[in-house]
Amino acid sequence: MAADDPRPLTLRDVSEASGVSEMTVSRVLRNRGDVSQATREKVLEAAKTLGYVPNKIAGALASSRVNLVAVIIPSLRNMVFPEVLSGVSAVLEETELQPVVGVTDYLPEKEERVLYEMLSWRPSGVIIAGLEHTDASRAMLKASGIPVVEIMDTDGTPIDCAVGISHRRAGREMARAILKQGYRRIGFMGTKMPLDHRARKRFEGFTEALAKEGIEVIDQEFYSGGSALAKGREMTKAMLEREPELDFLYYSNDMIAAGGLFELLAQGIDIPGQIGLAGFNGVELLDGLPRRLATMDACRAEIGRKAAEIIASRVDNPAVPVEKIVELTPKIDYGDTLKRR
Amino acid sequence: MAADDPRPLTLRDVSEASGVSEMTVSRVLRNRGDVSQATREKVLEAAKTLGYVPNKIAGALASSRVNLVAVIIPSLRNMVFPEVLSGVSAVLEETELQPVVGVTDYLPEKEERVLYEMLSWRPSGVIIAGLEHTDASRAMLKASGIPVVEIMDTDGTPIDCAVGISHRRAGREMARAILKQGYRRIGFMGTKMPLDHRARKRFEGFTEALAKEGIEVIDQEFYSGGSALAKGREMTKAMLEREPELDFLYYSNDMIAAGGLFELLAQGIDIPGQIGLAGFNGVELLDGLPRRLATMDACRAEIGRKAAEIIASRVDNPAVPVEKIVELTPKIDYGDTLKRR
DNA sequence: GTGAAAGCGCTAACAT
DNA sequence: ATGTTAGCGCTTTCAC
Repeated sequence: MAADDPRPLTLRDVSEASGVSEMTVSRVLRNRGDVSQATREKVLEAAKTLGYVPNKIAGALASSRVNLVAVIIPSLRNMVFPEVLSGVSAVLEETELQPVVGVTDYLPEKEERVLYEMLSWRPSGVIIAGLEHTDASRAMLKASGIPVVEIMDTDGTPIDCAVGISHRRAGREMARAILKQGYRRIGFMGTKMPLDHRARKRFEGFTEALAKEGIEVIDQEFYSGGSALAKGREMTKAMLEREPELDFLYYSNDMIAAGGLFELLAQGIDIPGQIGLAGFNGVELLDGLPRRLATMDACRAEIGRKAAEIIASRVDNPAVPVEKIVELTPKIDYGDTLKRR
Repeated sequence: MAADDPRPLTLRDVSEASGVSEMTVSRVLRNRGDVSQATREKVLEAAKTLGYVPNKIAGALASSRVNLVAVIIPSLRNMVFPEVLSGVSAVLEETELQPVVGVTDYLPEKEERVLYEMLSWRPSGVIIAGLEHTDASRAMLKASGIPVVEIMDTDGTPIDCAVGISHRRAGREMARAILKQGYRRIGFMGTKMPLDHRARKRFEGFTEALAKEGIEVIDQEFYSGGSALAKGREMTKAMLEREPELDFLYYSNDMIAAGGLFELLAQGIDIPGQIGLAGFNGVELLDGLPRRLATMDACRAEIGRKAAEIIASRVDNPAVPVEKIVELTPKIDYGDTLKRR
């Protein structure tokens, strides 16, 4: 413990120290209403020397305004989400609003708990990853009466509105690009699906577009846990042993794709001549790899920014009309591992 | 917006719907005091069908208890911090406490602002990265009267208590290990220092231990911004052009070290025979690299866990005595890039 | 086992 | 430009 006095300072303390009414002290501290320069200075002086920190709990209760935006994401260990957060923060920093992060570990029940906790603080808005939620979660969000933006995914029906990309379409487009380069014997590696709806949708779009050309994925493998880089490498090795004839490897994220890249390089395989590869996300982290991985930008920061803008505008004016779904369009980055010369 | 009714539900609504007094409803919802099974069920039923979510703002004001722990870190984009957070969350999940994250971007003034915001919510404790803070921040923390754990670093004087490693010592030990392997012409690459005290201390410890053996770093370079992997690669290339005689490269983090590794591999340099390298952190991310990088574990999750335990125990009982400084001891992981055969 | 009254620290609304 | 009053939605305390 650091202090002797167990009682935190209140407005009253500042009021007494400055000889100004509580109300006026409150006005000064919030920059609201007209206060004379002289009083303002007295108050600020007193607050500063006392070390007064306002009690937002009381303020929020009295004003029934809480300048918090709940941001609910599956994980912080996947760089995608911190990048979305950056976008959110960048926009909210221009406003009174503050993001508060909750992590669900991809578990629907945990999402429900986290959401309940967050809503009990009566935030001004919610930004939540994905369109899949428990019934209870959807009910809470609907009942909350605050703006809700579901992010990252647009393949589904939003509760309120959504900003993201279509992962099904992303999968389809990657499939088309791969076929166009003449690859035909394709393997897929990704995260275990039930947990990750967006990865699942990409895979579905991918296989669907292949099927349209009469092609099926030759081999597939799903992992969970562990270092993505190492897993990507292991899975690739195993898959090549099972299916030496593969000519393309599609990965559900860039990290495992990078692992695969290392394995192919170690085996001295010609990339992208003999085997091509592609990942997903466009994480800048990978800029310095020996080869530039083919990937697809998931528009992470942009999604965060747009979502925050929607919340901010609706907090200012709940009546503003908003598009139900804002679909951003990711582009394929061919890098050095997809385009055959 | 999702709902029609702009007024969120209150205890009174549940009270009326269930025909039980507000007080008893409150007791049921908090599992406090004796309530008959029959009443309890009535209340739970009513709360559920209404979709009542308690208002923690009001609850916190009335009880002057807030089960929030402020966790203040420089960034979420450096994997180190999400890993610390995992440790914190893991421990706090066993308690009533909840972590709330604030990000400072390594800026002391932003730290001050974030801290002020967080303290205004009257959290039960603070976990904050580093021992360097503005005077105002230190004053706020002292005046808060709540437990404060400064983490990641033990080279300095904590406000209340600290859990971390000595980065000076880490730097010294790496220097000794490098010298012991016979390396003598050493280069250093790292982040721009003023922003990152822990990297600075490692560098200081490093040069100090070299100096003791009459050795100086031959070349050094500092970067900021951009992809760490790419930067590591660029800096390494540039440094080798300036100083072809280098026989060891020490990096302030694993990400730039990995970039350096790629550059050395691309140049066909014998590692660790001709040139050795080492990074810092032990990020599991790097498990799948072509060579296992020498590094030093920063005990991230353990630091998070320990810090959370201290907060939790002090919230339960403010009187429990605590060590001022808990210093964990990182070990060198030699990998394949430091130990000459 | 249940209820009534008071008040947490602030701000909205209305004085002056 | 400043002060007064009431009350935000809960929990504490005390009564029954």
